[in-house]
Amino acid sequence: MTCGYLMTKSHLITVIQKARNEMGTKDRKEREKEARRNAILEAARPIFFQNGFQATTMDQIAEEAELSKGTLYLYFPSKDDLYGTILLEGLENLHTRLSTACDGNGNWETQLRDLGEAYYRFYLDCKPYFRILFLLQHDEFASRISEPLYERCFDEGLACLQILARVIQEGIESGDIEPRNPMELAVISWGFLNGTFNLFEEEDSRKLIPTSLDSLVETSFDVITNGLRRRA
Amino acid sequence: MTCGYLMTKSHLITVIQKARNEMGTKDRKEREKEARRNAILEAARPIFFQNGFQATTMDQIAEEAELSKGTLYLYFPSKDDLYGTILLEGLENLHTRLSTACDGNGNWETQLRDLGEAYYRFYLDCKPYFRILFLLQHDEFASRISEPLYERCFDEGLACLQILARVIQEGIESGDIEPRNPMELAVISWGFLNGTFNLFEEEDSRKLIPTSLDSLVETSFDVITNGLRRRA
Amino acid sequence: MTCGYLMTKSHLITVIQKARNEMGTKDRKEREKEARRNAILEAARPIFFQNGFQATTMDQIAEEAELSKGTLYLYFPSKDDLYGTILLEGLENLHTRLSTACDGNGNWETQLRDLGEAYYRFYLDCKPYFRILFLLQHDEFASRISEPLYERCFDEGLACLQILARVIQEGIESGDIEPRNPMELAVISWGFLNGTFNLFEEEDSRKLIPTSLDSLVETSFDVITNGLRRRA
Amino acid sequence: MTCGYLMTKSHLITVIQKARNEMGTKDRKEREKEARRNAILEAARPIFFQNGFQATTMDQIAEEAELSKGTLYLYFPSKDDLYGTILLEGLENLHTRLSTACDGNGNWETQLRDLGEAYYRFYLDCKPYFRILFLLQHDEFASRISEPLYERCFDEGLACLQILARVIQEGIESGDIEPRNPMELAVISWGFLNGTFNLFEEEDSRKLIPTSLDSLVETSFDVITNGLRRRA
DNA sequence: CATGAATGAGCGTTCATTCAT
DNA sequence: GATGAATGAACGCTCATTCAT
Repeated sequence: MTCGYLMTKSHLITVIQKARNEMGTKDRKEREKEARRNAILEAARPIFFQNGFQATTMDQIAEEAELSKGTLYLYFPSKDDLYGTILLEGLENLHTRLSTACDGNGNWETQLRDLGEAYYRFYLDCKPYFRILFLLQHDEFASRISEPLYERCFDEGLACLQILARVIQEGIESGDIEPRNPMELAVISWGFLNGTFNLFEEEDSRKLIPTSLDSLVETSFDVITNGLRRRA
Repeated sequence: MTCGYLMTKSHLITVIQKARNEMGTKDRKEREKEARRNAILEAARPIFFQNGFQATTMDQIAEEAELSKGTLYLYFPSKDDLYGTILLEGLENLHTRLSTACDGNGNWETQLRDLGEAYYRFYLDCKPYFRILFLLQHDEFASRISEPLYERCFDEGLACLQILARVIQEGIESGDIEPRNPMELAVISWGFLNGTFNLFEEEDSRKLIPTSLDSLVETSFDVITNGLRRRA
Repeated sequence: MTCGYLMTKSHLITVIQKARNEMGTKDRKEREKEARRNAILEAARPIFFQNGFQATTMDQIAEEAELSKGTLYLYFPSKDDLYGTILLEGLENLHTRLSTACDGNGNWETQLRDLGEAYYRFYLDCKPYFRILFLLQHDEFASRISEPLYERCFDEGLACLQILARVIQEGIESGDIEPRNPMELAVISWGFLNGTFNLFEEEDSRKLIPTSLDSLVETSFDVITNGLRRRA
Repeated sequence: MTCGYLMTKSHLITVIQKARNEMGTKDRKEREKEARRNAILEAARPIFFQNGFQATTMDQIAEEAELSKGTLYLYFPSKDDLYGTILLEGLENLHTRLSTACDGNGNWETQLRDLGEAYYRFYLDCKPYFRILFLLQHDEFASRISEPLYERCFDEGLACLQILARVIQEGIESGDIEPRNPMELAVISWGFLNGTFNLFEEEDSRKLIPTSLDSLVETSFDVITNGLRRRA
C-alpha cells in the first residue's frame, strides 16, 4: 500500500491500526494453533505413556483432548507422527539436560560423571520418554513417521552422542583414556548406561538384582570410568 | 499287576501285550502331542521372526502349520503365550551356550571373554531371539503371558546371570576385581553388552557408529574387563 | 484305506457307514456354506439395488443378513467382490434368458426379435441388474474386483453377444443383411437397445419421451431390423 | 434519474460520476464474482475429469483454485451442484455444437449425418463430459442437485433432442421416413448413438469389438439412417 | 466476502478367540 | 482331539459441510 500525499493523519492511523490488528490477529491465530497442538500432545502423552503405542487409540486421545478425532488429523498426519513428536520431545529434553550438565568445566572424569548423572536423572524423571526412545530402534516404526520428523529425532540423538564424544576426546587428549575413536567409546558408554537402565526396567529383573538402582548406577559409572582409563 | 495262578501263558501274553499297547498308545499319544506342539512352534517361529509379534496372525501360523486355527489354542492358551514360548526357547538356547562356553577352566578373564563371545555369537546367530528377549521388559507383554511360562523365562534369565556372577566371583576371589556384590557386577556387565548390541540394532544408529560391530564389541569387552579390574 | 482280508463283514459295514457319514457331513457342510453365502447375497441384493454401491455399507448388509460383519468377509473378500458377484448373477441371468429365447428355430428376423424381447423382459424384470451392468464400464470398479470374478463377468457378456452375432450371421448368409462383420453388427444392435433402455431409465428423460416404453422398444426393434436389412 | 434545476453542472458531473462509479463498482463486483466462480470451475473440471466424482475432494478443488474450502460453498451449494454445473457445461457445449452442425440446409439425411458426426466429435473431444452426462440417469445423483440446476440441464437435453426431432420431421414430410412420432424416433436415434459410444467406453468391451470406433460409428450411422427409411 | 479450523458420522477391514460339531 | 465358521469389538483415517471470526 502506497501512502498518497492526500492521506490525512486520521486515515493513516486507521491504516496502521488495521495493520496492527491484522498482525495481532495473525499472531493470535498462530498462538492458538500452537496451543491446540500442545493440548493434543498434552492429552496424548499420558495415554501413550500408560498404555504404550499399540494400545493407545486416536479415539482415546481425542476424548481426552476434548476434540473431535478429525481435528487430531489437522495437527498430526498420523498416529505414528503424533507418537514420534512425543518421542522427539524426549530427545530434546535429554539434549537440553546434557548440554546443561556438561558446561565444559572440570576434567573429563567429572564431566563424564555429570553427564551420566544427567542421563540418570532424565531416566528417573522421564521414564516413559526413556522407554519410547527405544522404539526408534524398531525400523518398523522409524520407517512410518514422516521424513522431517525422523531427521529431527536422528539429529537430536546424534547431538547427545557428540556431547559425550567431546568429553571422551578430552580424556584421550589428557592421556588418561586409551586413544581410540572417541565416537566409538561414546557409543559404548551410552549403550552401557542404556543397558543398565533397561535391565532395571523389567519389573522382574529387579527381583534378580540384589541392590537398588542408585547403587547399580553408581557402580556402572565406576566401571565405565575405570574401563575407559588407560592401564598402566 | 499281579498274575493269578489260573492265568494261562497265552492269557498272560495277551495281557502283557495289552498293557504294552496301552503304554505304547499313551506314549505315542504323548509323542504325537509333543510333535504337534513342535510343529506349531516350527511354523510360528519364522513368521514371528520375520514379521514381528503384532504383524503375525494366528491364521498365518495355522496355515503354515497345516492345522486349524482352533487347534493352536489346544496347545497354547493365547498368541502371547505362543510367542512367549519362543522367547523361552531363546533363553534356553542362550543358557546352553553360556554353560558350554564357561566350563570353569581358565582364569576369570578368559572365562568372562568366553562368555561375552558366546553371547555375541548368540546375538549374531539368533538376532530375532535377542530382539524378543527385550519384549519381556515391556510389562505390557510380560503381564500377559501365563504365570508358569513367565516363571520359566525368569528362571532361565536368572541362570544365565548366575553363570556370569560365578565367574566374577572368581575374579573377586583372585583379588583382580574390586570386591563388590558379584551379582550386581554381573547385571551391569550383562546390561553393558545388551546396550552395545541394542544400539547396533537400530539401523540409523549404525550411521552414527564409526566402526564395525566386531570392533565395537571387542572394545566393549576391553572396557568391561578393564572396568571391573581393581585399580592400583 | 486298504481293506485287509481279515476284515469281517461288520467291520466293513462300520467303515462304510463312517465313510458315508463323513461324506454326508462334508456334503452338509458344503451345502450350509453355500446357503450362508446365498443368504448374504440375498441380504445384499436389495440394499445394493435400492441404494447403489457407494451408499450401501457392509454394516447394513451384515445387519440385514443377521450375521456379523466379520462373517461377510469369510465369504467375500471385499465389498467390491460382493457387488461384483451380484453383477455376475445378472449377466448369468441374462445369458440364460437369451439362450432360451434363441433356440435356433425360425428365420433371423424372428430370432432377432425374440432376443430383443428377451432382453427387454430382462430389463423389465431385473432393472437393478440392468443398471449395474453398466458399472463394469467404469474401469475404477472393474479393476477392483478379483481377477477370476472379472473374467467370469467378461465371459458371460461375451457369450450374450455371441448369441446375437450368430443370428445376424444367419441373416447375412440368407442374403437379407448387408454383409459386414456380424460381431460389429451385434455390438451395435446391443448398444442400440442399451441406449434405448438407458434413456428411459432417467426419470426425467421420460418427461421428454412422448410414448410408452413398450411403444419405444417396439419402434426400436423395427428400426434396428429395418436398419440391418440390405437396401434394394 | 431526474436532474433537478438547482443542480449545477459540476454537481451534475459529480453525481454522474458517482453513479458511474457505483455502477462500475457493481459491475466490477459482479464480474469478480463471476470470475471467481469460473476459477472454481476451472480448477474443479480437470480434477473431476481425471479422478471421477467420488475420488475428488473439495480440498483438492480448493487448493487448486487457491481458495479456501469455505469459499467454494459461497459459490456452489454442494459438491453435487458443483459437479452438476460442469455437467451442464457439457450439455450446453453439445447444444451449441448441434445447433451449429444443423443449420437447416441440405436434405434430412445429410443433416442427420451432420448431427451424428457432431455428436461423435463431441464424444471424442469431450469424453469426460460425455461420461458424466450419464450420471444424470442415476436418480441418486439427479435428485441431489438443486432444482434450478436440474431444470437447466433438462432444458438443454430437451433442446438437443428437438434439433434432432426437427430433422426427422423433415424426413417424414419428405416421405422418406416412415411417419411416426418424430420425437420418438429422435429419442431412439439418440439412444442408439449413446449405446454405441457407451459400449466402446468399456475398456474390455473393446476386446470384444472387432473394429475401430470410427468404423463402428460409421456403421451405426448407416444402420440408423437405413432403419429410419421407409420400406418399399 | 472470505476464511479455515472444527466437526463427527462413517467406512472397509482385521483378527484373537470361542464353541458347536 | 480337531475343526473352522462365526464373532464383534476395534481401529486408523476421510471428508463434505458448518460457522465463528
